[in-house]
Amino acid sequence: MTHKRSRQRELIKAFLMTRRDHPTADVVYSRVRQEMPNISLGTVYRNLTLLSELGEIQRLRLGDGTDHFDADTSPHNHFICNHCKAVIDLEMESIDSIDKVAAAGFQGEIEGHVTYFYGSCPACAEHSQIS
Amino acid sequence: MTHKRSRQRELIKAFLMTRRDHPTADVVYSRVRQEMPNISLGTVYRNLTLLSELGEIQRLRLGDGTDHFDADTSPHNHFICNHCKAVIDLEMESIDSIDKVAAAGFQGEIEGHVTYFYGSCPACAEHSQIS
DNA sequence: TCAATAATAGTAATGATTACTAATATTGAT
DNA sequence: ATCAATATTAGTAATCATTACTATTATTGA
Repeated sequence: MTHKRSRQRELIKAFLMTRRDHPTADVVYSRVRQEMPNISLGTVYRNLTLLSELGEIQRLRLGDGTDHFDADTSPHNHFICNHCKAVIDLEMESIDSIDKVAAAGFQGEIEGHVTYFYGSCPACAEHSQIS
Repeated sequence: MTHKRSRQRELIKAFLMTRRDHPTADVVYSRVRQEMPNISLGTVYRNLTLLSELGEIQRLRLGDGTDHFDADTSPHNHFICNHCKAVIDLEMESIDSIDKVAAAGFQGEIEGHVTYFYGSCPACAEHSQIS
């Protein structure tokens, strides 16, 4: 099942690469529609799924009911602001060693983990401060 | 907004306390219905939400599209089998120190994290083995 | 026993996502 | 360039988990 190119898929990928804020499918749709007014929402979903299966983008299941997408496929961790719900990349040293901690005493096999950090983002932390 | 008792809520809580497998709302519903045949699905959802807000149970958002529930509110980590999708409690030493790793160099405030481990559960790892 | 009101059953509505289908676009070969 | 094969699309309908709505019922403290 080889795949053909499509203007739609390339536009979606290109748009996602300009963003650092991990948009949802709906945000991708409304923004990409400015360039291609009758692209359909189904096309956006299908291509986001395909691109993430191909490993060209990353799907983030934050547990907030809507998936987010990230064109940065390099391994990195994410932070979600409890207040404004912003999703932010974290630059931090690897915590992959927690897999070994989990594996100790576990009969099955640990193959990986998903971690999200929560708290107040820089902007929200600033605003809540007594200055 | 004080709350009154209800047979339904107590039944839901009691059922959940007998389980170690982190059932979904639907599973709770179908099982609890054996004891109380005309309980409604909405009642199950409402009470699972209320109980987790009260801190009596824990809601697990595994990112698989359906929330799971756990009557064990003590801090512990979870493992999801990539094959059979079973959700299993992990007995492991604390990894809460990863919050400090994330906080280093981050301008906002890290208040906590959510982590899920993935891989092959004991049963599935066994079956896939060349014996 | 009673009045106040929280909780329920049953059903409708919502929101994210997927499935379906006839029409269109892309591709490699003629 | 043309063509046939087929992947992809637009548009819409369907699905699935969850929440909202409302008239009725259950719980509670007086």
